[in-house]
Amino acid sequence: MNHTIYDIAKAANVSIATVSRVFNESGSVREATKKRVMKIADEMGYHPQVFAQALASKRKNIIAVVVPIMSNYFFMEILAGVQDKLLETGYELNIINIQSTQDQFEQIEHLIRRQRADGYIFISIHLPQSKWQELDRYHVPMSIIDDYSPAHDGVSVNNQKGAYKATSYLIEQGCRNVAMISALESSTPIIERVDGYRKALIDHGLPFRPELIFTGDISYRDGFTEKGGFEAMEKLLSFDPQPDACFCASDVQAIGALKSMTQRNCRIPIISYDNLAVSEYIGLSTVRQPMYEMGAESTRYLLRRIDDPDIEIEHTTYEPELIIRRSSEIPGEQSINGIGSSSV
Amino acid sequence: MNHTIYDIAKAANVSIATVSRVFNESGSVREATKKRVMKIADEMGYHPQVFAQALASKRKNIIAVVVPIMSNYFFMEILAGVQDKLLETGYELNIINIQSTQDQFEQIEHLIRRQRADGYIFISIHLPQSKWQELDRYHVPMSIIDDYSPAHDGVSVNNQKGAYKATSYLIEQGCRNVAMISALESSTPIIERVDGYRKALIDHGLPFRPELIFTGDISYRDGFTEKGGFEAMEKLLSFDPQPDACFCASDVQAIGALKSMTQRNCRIPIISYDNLAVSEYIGLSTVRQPMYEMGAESTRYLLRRIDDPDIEIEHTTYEPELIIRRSSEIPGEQSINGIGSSSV
DNA sequence: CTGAAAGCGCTTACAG
DNA sequence: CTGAAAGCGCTTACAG
Repeated sequence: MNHTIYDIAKAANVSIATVSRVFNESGSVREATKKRVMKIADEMGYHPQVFAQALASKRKNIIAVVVPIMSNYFFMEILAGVQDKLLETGYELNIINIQSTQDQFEQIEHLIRRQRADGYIFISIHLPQSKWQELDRYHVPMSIIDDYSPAHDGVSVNNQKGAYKATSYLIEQGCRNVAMISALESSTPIIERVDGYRKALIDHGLPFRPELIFTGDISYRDGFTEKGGFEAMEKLLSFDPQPDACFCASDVQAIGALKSMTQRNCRIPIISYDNLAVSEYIGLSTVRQPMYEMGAESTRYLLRRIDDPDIEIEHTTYEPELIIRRSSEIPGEQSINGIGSSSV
Repeated sequence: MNHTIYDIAKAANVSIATVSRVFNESGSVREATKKRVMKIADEMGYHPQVFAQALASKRKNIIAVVVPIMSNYFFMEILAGVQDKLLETGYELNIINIQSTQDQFEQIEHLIRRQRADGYIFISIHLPQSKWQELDRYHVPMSIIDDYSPAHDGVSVNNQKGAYKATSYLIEQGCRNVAMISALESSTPIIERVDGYRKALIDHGLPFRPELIFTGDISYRDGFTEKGGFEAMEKLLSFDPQPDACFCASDVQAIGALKSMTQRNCRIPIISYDNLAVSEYIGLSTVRQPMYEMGAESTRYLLRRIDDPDIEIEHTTYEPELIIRRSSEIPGEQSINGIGSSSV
């Protein structure tokens, strides 16, 4: 049904070695022979099978990007950076999704053992350093985005600092009772952002009060959802005394939080995290991470390591950037347009 | 460096056939032998290589989902449906991204020839029927989402109808001068949605006026962006006489459009398309497509076809659903909260 | 420039 | 229950 290299060889009256050579542009093949082989291959709809090629040549020409969940802007932006970088090379991109519910380490180990790719980029996979270390025994090129392992190339953003900047901005505007909207406590970004939030309070001589950290439903996507933010803001606004500002762990959550405020027809300054495309359009103050660059840079690291496994390890830590828009203004001086309240 | 089946066989004092059997749970192996092999394999960090397995067994255990671009909610939701369905099976999911700038047919053909997967799901790849037909010569199981080929299984939504419903709703509210915000004219969803828009006008005895179709920048993602919608709405609002309602080709565009209205402090009813998660929170009236179900159903079709290549072809066309929220209200009776205007 | 042959790491009838 | 051996479709020294 499907033709193999033998069929082409026979039809072109050459050996399979020659057919292989014309497809790999390796070794020299007489121009006439090359043309004949190509013509026949084309007619027969032939192309070498990846699997056979990979087995024989020990090269797969595949880079795998491993992500915990999809449907997240953060990954999408990073992926764009990875893709563009890979376009310059002969590598194909494979996106592999691992379940966040099961043991992630085991899933990764399994992946690597099956040897599906020449190199791996891990996005937002949070493993203890000892576990990353353990993967080293497979001697496979890898690059880590948004987590840290001293033994591997990687890029990340200083989460603590982003939270610190946002919280400080609110305090310096005069707010004295700054709350936080959080998500799953044990998730790495939350740990670091809570840390930055706390540090900002303390550095400004304000008390850190854990009861001012609010959370909504965290069963879905660790709480990084509109619903999670909505519910958290509901609690926050009912708290007595009512907080006078809010640092929110993500833009999606902030969208939910804004709805809660609009419904209650009240308004406190809020700054969130991520700078989604939509945030600019709804006037959300936020912390930006250079996602595209992170994708591109980590890919550069990976390609370099595939070329030379012994090159020195590199890390980049990017600076988060505070982007101030409408949502962080102190209400009062002018009419504030809430985010459109829904009739739902 | 990496162990093979031979290493395990030797260490366990069995033949490679036996090792293969314990990993495939095929054939019967004495419990004691099985345990011994597993223990050794585990110690040596061994797992069969996919490529070698695929070559020898002719099965890859991989389903490939082919998408034109990432970073799009539509794909993400569909993917969730595909994933959940695949979880019940032994298949792994591979996401393959093809460039929308180059010839998509060629890229797909190349993919299939390389035989990377047991089956393919194509999302929003718009090819003429003759081209889909042509792919048939490879006899590879495939399922098409959001496009139609009589020769293949697939699911899609009636785009024309969605646009028709939205436009009709606006007209029936009393609007007489309904404009449309569009994107790349030649893209399939736009063609169909413009069609539904036109049909609704005509069925209600209103003239179809092409000059009332507005477009912003279409260089990026065919214009399905906040920026595209913003620019289109700017033009729309400057048009004389000003349209009194708007059907918008997508939610992302509507977000940009809302910003334009807020900035100009004016308001016309608007209904868009997609029902993004964010839309509920900003009160956007929209047309919903059952994306998750589409992913799940098309996967079911594909798995069925892999099992039995000769089973009869199936298609499902889903009904779009109109979801009415705040944005489609006729302004006037009550204070309308605009979408938060940005200070940017 | 081209071919014969070994080998990549598995699976799978076929025997026993 | 287990092994010897052929074969999957390629690549790649090695010769010529």
